[in-house]
Amino acid sequence: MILESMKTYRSFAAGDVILWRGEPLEFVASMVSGVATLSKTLEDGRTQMVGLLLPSDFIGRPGRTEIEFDVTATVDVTLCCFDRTKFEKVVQETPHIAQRLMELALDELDAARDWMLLLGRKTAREKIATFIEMLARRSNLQASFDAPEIKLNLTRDQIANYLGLTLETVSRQFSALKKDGIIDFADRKHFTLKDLAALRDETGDDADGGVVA
Amino acid sequence: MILESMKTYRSFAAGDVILWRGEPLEFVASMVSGVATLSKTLEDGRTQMVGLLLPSDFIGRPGRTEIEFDVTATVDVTLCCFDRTKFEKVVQETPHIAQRLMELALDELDAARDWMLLLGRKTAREKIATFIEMLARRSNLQASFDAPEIKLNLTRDQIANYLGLTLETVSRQFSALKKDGIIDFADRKHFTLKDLAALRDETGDDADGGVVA
DNA sequence: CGTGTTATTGATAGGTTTCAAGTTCGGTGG
DNA sequence: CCACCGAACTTGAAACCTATCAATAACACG
Repeated sequence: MILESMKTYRSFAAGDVILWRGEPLEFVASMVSGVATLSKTLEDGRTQMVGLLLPSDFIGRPGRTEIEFDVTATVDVTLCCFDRTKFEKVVQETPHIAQRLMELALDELDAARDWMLLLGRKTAREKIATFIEMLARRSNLQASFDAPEIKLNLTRDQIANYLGLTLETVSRQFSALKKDGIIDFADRKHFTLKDLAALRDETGDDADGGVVA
Repeated sequence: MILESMKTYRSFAAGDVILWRGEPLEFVASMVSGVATLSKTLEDGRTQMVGLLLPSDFIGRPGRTEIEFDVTATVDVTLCCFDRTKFEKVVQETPHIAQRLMELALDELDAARDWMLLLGRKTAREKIATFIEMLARRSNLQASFDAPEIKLNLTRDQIANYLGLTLETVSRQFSALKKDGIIDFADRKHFTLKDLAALRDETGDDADGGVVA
């Protein structure tokens, strides 16, 4: 059985929920385009993002019939989907796919653990600096001249849910970094990074690039 | 090649560091006895535990030559070790081991994401309640009569590093739960759970046992 | 029975949240 | 094209929770 023959494409509009927590999981998928978030919610509504999905990231887990978090499209999303049970058969017949999936899971685990350090121990300013540094690292792959313009695909509220803050604190910290000349906003969704070294100093991480994820 | 023929046992005393972050990884291992912690540290010394290893848990990752966190024995630990490169060969020759390891990684990932919710959004009291509930769930497997005595293998400081709190706050929350009649301390390392339902109400999680970890 | 480590408890300070106006922005319809 | 409208964002003031600083108490160990 060949994966190519099993794939279908599905699209979701910005704001759509792709998967609900606890819902039977009928497909696994690969992100083709867009941005999606994984989030968990407490009974009183407090929510925490536990992952960010970008193109090439994988959704779903062979062997699991449901997931423990909601998956939501933050901008328009296109997925390349495979029927879950069929996919599982292919995995069993093709050992190196299991290894590849394990490596993806371990990468996610490393990223999750970096995020645990951020959530548990970093100040608001360090959280924002770390977040921006992460965006810069990813954006640089596409456009790497000295003062790259970076696009925010998330609202302040979504950033707050990612960093374990409130949207007001996120806004205040952006303003503070701007006042300190580290970043500059073109508009609310686009900013430029003016001083990467200073930003790194604000992340709280080791001077050498200790953070990998 | 058979795994049985490759194993060696190694022991570590309470407090010993089993693996340093960044150190070349020469073996993978399975916990035989004891408790070990995974932790990450910021440049100024703030630390955050990112995992807890109990008997049967796995250490190390095929395909990685180093790890991103320190592994420390909190009580005496015995490991069953396998040479990393030899183990990797066995994994490649034995497909279902890769699948099993992937499932372990996914379990850890689920646990990490529950912990992200705790670190990012729960109050000190909710963190402590969640922590105790987790201990109770694990202890119940061994001794399941109505008011089980639970042993704390961690110091207040280690609990604080696990929960993203200070040791003083941990101590205060334990005292508060005792004052409210939810737990009762025999001594500083042993307590009994007097009101599981009340404890669950304090975790902030859904009423149905939504948390799986 | 000291002595050092670990834990408890109190007082204070500080950072983030909460509550509450305003403001900017993007989209829509006149 | 412009005015309006709602959503997203910014900013301020006050409250609250947790951290910090400090002193005391309990325990483990020699």
